[in-house]
Amino acid sequence: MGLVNQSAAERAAEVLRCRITEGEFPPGTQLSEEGLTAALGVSRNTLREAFRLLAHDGLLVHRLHRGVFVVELDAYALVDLYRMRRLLECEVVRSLEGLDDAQLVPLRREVEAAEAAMVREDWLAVGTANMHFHQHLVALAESRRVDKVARQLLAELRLVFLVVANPRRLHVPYVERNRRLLGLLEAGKYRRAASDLEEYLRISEAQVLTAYGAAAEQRGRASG
Amino acid sequence: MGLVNQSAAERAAEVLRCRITEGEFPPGTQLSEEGLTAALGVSRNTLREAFRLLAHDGLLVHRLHRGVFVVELDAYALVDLYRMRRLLECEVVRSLEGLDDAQLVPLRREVEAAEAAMVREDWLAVGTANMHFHQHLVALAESRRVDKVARQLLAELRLVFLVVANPRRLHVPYVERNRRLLGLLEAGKYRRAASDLEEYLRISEAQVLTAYGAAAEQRGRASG
DNA sequence: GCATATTTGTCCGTATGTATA
DNA sequence: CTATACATACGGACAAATATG
Repeated sequence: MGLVNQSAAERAAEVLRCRITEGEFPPGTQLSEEGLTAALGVSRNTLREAFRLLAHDGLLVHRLHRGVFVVELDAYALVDLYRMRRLLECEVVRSLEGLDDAQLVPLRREVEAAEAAMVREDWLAVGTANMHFHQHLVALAESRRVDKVARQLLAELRLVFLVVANPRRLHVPYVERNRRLLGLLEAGKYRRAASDLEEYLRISEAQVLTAYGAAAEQRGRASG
Repeated sequence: MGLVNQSAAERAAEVLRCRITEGEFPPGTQLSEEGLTAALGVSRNTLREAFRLLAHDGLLVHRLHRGVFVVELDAYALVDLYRMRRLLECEVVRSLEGLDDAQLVPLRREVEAAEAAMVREDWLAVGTANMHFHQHLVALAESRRVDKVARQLLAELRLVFLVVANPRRLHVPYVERNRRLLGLLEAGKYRRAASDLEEYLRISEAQVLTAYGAAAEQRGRASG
């Protein structure tokens, strides 16, 4: 069975992760064991291990004797997520020094990808490129731990983005801000970049909160 | 079996976590499935789920088809751990404002516990109180995510402390620094506290690195 | 409130693949 | 290279809890 350098549980988790982040299982969905064993071609025990992995990543929540569900962040969790984002990203940028220009290449690539996606009005791709921009941003700290935490934060945030309406308003304004941020990094103005980023993230938080609250009301009216 | 509000896997993971952090299974030890199923009274599947939980917490590492081992941090991982600690703790302290005095009570308690342990020359207890001090310190940010990351960092750090010789030198100097830090927080001098803490953590990192390197050489000579 | 059906939680037996002696 | 030990994975079974009528 195990022909690759990953266990069956890890491979199953990876498949599920993709399906979840692509919106196939929207937040709140229950993932049944029996249904997915057939779909993924693994046993129940293996699937349960995959569930554990994703639950620890924050994408799933375990409710004892109820099963696993795609996580549904409430307002508090969203505020907390952005608090961590600000702490992590701003501090990474602030403590940068003597950055090599080659290190900024991935950031430039994502800004250009976002701008291209904007032209063809692919708002979801704009959001994806923006999130990749931030992933590469924290990668400048060259810390595996920082990378890992940031990846988890952005993965959860992506779930939030899936359920809000009007992705255009949610993603487009930040393309310009990312380009400006990139300019400040190129100029070596790290402190200025950090304070800019902080303002950036506060604005984003406020916008996501209102958009998410509206979406939650929509869902509330629909289901009850 | 499940008489409490936790699954068997979570309970098994909790027992293992305690045993590992108490030094019963020193870093590098392999945890055999067959041996532990009997000891914990759970099946292999349940134990494997517990392994996944602890592996994701960073206490165990999974090597495919080899089994699980208590994590053994190398020098790079230690540097990375301290990088994350500085980022998290310093930024939490720096962004404090208008702290209520009641919020400092847990910090005061841990400083006093450390001083009491120092008097009775219980160096391990000194280290434990110091670590609790830092856990309460980041708790001032009132963020579940920050708390969780800090808890993982300190749990891994504890494993490092277990294998270094001379715990007195490793823990005693920081009791005084923690008290000074507490004084700065009481006085509302958060920026000063943050920069003090940064220096603090850099000194600690250097000391742990040398002590740990020496211990690694010891182990190297013993086993090879 | 009660009985039933469904789903999760847990355990066991077994087969297969991999690493190490 | 062979053999052994062990991790990995599967499928079936029963217990326990929840949800539904």
